Amino acid sequence: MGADDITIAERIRAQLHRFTPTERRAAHSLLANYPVAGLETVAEFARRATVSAPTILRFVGRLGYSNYPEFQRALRDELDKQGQSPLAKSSYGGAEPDGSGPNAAFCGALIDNLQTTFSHISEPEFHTVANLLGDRHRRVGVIGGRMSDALARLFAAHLAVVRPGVMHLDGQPSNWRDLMVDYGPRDIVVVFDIRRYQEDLTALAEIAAGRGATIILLTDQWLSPVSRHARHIFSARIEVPSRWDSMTSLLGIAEALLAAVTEGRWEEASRRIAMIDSFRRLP
Amino acid sequence: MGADDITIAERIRAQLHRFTPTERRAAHSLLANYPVAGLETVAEFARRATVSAPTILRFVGRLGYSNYPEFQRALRDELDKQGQSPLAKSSYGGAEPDGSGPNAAFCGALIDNLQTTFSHISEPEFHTVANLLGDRHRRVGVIGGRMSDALARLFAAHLAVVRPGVMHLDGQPSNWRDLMVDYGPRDIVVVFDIRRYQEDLTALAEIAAGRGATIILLTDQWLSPVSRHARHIFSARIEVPSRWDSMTSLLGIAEALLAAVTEGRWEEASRRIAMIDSFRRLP
DNA sequence: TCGGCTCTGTAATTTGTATTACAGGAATTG
DNA sequence: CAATTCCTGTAATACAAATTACAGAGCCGA
Repeated sequence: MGADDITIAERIRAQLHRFTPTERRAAHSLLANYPVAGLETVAEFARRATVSAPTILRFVGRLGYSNYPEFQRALRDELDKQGQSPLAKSSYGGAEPDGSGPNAAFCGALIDNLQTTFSHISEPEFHTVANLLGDRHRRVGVIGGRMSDALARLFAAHLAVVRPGVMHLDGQPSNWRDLMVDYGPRDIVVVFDIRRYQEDLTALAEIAAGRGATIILLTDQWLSPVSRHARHIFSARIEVPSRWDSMTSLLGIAEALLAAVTEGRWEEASRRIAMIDSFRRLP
Repeated sequence: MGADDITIAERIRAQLHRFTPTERRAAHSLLANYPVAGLETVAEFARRATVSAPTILRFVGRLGYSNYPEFQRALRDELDKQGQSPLAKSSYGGAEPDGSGPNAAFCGALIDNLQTTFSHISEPEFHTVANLLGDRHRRVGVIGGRMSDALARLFAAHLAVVRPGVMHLDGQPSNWRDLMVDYGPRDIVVVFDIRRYQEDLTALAEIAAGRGATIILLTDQWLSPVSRHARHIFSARIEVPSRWDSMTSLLGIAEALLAAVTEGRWEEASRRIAMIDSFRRLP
């Protein structure tokens, strides 16, 4: 909750010269074993620094905290914000979390997938797509396959909060096709399609592309046949030690896109969100 | 590293099944915000886990500590031993993919989340849940919140392929409640609920729990209020550099569960899949 | 060298915390 | 279905911690 992003340690280091000699001992002791010393009791902290308890209190007072618990709370907040759970996160070089159960392998695969997936993203294309999706004058239709349609729903639900004109295409395939009447050169169709590709979707994409709509495809590394008609393609790694394919990296891309779009038009988005919130309070 | 290489977190995870229900809530709360929760006062810890102070004390007692300060000291010792000053490290603890664009940061956050999330999973509990979900005699209802419902759908869709009796609860809240008539002690309700928790879901969980159903909750690190009624809880890290929360790690858990369930009953599952495939060819 | 000032620790006080006893209630077992 | 056991929270208690008042020690300038 710090107003500034500067850590307590850095603040101490910066003001070190303004402390009295014993207070400086306290400061050094704290910096030497950083968060821990400050999380002990005053007495223990004092003993560790070989100063008296009141000196510790004067030290934290000078740092701007009105009492010791407040200081400790600040330290804990920082510890919490910080990359989280330093205990859980071991060295981690490539992609193996600690432990070695079956879940560790699964997690490692997910991480590898994410890393590979993101490293293949073209930044310029990414931003082009983010801008397209942020353009409120373009209608956006979102659709997915049998399993990936859940991601399509999620994507559409978020995007619809940020901007108008977003629609998740569901129901019967004949239904989608009918909706394509409304789509033209200014409009966008986002398609999620991974392995065990569906002919439905390819057919839809063909129709939409024929009408001049821009198709954005999120697929796996082998590329759905929809790619034939897509203007922009994002491919994700989906292989994990499972009978099923993983959609986490695909979701990762979707979330990254949503983050970029939302950030890009936050002015308006925040107003929309506030309004939606106000609706909630009505019932 | 340390004298004993086993961390407190691991010990908790290993013994999770030996705790009473409320103690387990305390354990989950601690694991979800690992060292920090335990460094707060008993009262704060209790409030965070929504249990009473004595429950916290009984929890640490069962872990083998004779009093709370001793437990805290152990946590601090661990924190101290652990590669020193996690706060001093750059803001990125471990996992930066190459490159340094905004997407690299996003990807790094996703990876951190996944890693932390998986490291908090209790293997025994994981397998208990996998077995529960694999039991074809238990009905399974799956539901999610406004945004997380997409994951619920995805989960239900996969699970329904592997075994019978799976249902995604959608439509009006009144609709779900009506369905609860059919649920009893042998049945399971899987709830996805992350920040901006919905009262609907808590109400549903209460009803289901009242009827004796086993509730499995997939939530974020702050634990949805549904946790009050849940028998099994999985908490995921969801913070990313975005206006939205990330659901990738939650999806990761869901996929891991699906992998385990499917593997556990592959004999039958494969037959079902083959049959479903044969249906497709009919048109 | 002396007086004033700041710094520092000791000891008393106060505050807040952990702890424990107990009773109601849920779940379980025969 | 009843009796018992095990949980769980409330409230009172005991304890330990933070805080404050005060006095001596060291330091600087005069």
